[in-house]
Amino acid sequence: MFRALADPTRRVMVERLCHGPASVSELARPFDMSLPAVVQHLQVLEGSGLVRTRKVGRVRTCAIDTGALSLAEKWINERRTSWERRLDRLGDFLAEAEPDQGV
Amino acid sequence: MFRALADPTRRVMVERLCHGPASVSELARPFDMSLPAVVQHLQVLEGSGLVRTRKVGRVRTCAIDTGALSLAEKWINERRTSWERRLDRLGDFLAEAEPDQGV
DNA sequence: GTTATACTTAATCATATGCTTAACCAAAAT
DNA sequence: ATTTTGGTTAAGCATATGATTAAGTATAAC
Repeated sequence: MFRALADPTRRVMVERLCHGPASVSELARPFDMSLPAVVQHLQVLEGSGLVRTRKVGRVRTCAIDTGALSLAEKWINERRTSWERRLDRLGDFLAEAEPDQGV
Repeated sequence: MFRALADPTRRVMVERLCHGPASVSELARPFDMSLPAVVQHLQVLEGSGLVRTRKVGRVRTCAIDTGALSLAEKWINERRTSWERRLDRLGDFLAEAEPDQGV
C-alpha cells in the first residue's frame, strides 16, 4: 500500500483517478512514458487495492477504491494518536512530579 | 515520505518510536539485522522528516516527528474527500436526471 | 591507560524497481 | 477485408534499495 504510494508517478495517477475514472491511455497522457510503463504502475496500484479496473471491449477503465486509502489513513492516524497519548501521559507525570512548575 | 513508510522494517521502527524515544541499539534489538542496516533505515526515516535524532555522548536518541505523519495523513485525506465529493455530485446528477429513480 | 560500548564509515553485493523496445492480440473503424 | 486503435506480453537494462562485512572513532567504564 505505502509502497504503491511511494512512487510520484503513481501518486499523480491516484490524484487523477480521484477526479473520476479513466482509461489506460487517458491515464498515460500526462506522462512522458511508454504505455507499458504506465500499465506496470497500474498493476502495482491494482495489486495494492488502491485501484480497481475493468475491461469492456478493448478499453480498460480504472477507478480508485478509497477503501485502501482510508486503511492507510487509519494506520497513520493510529500511530499519531498513540504518540499524542504518550505526550499526554508524560504531561500528567510532569504535572504530578513537579506541580509547582505547572502553568 | 511514503517511500520511507514503504518498507516494513521502517514501519515497525516508527511503531516502536510512537511508544517513546529509543537509542539506535534499542531500535535495532527486535530485528535480525546488522546495526549498519538499521542505521541506514534510520537515515531514510530522518531524511523523510518522520524521525528526529540527537546524539548525546556516544548514544543517539531517536524520536518521531508527527508533523510528517500528519502531512501524509492530510494528503490521503484530501484525495479521499475529493473522490467522495465527486460521488456526491454524481449522486446529485443522477437524482436530477432521473428523479423517479430516487430512493 | 586499557578495554568495552555505541555507533559510523566504506566498500561490496544481490535483488527489486522503473523503464524501454519489439512483437502481439483483439475490438473498432473504414 | 484491412487498417487503426487500445491494450498486453516478453525480454532486457540501468539504477535504486536493502543488506552484509570489515575497519574506524569517540565516549564511558574499569
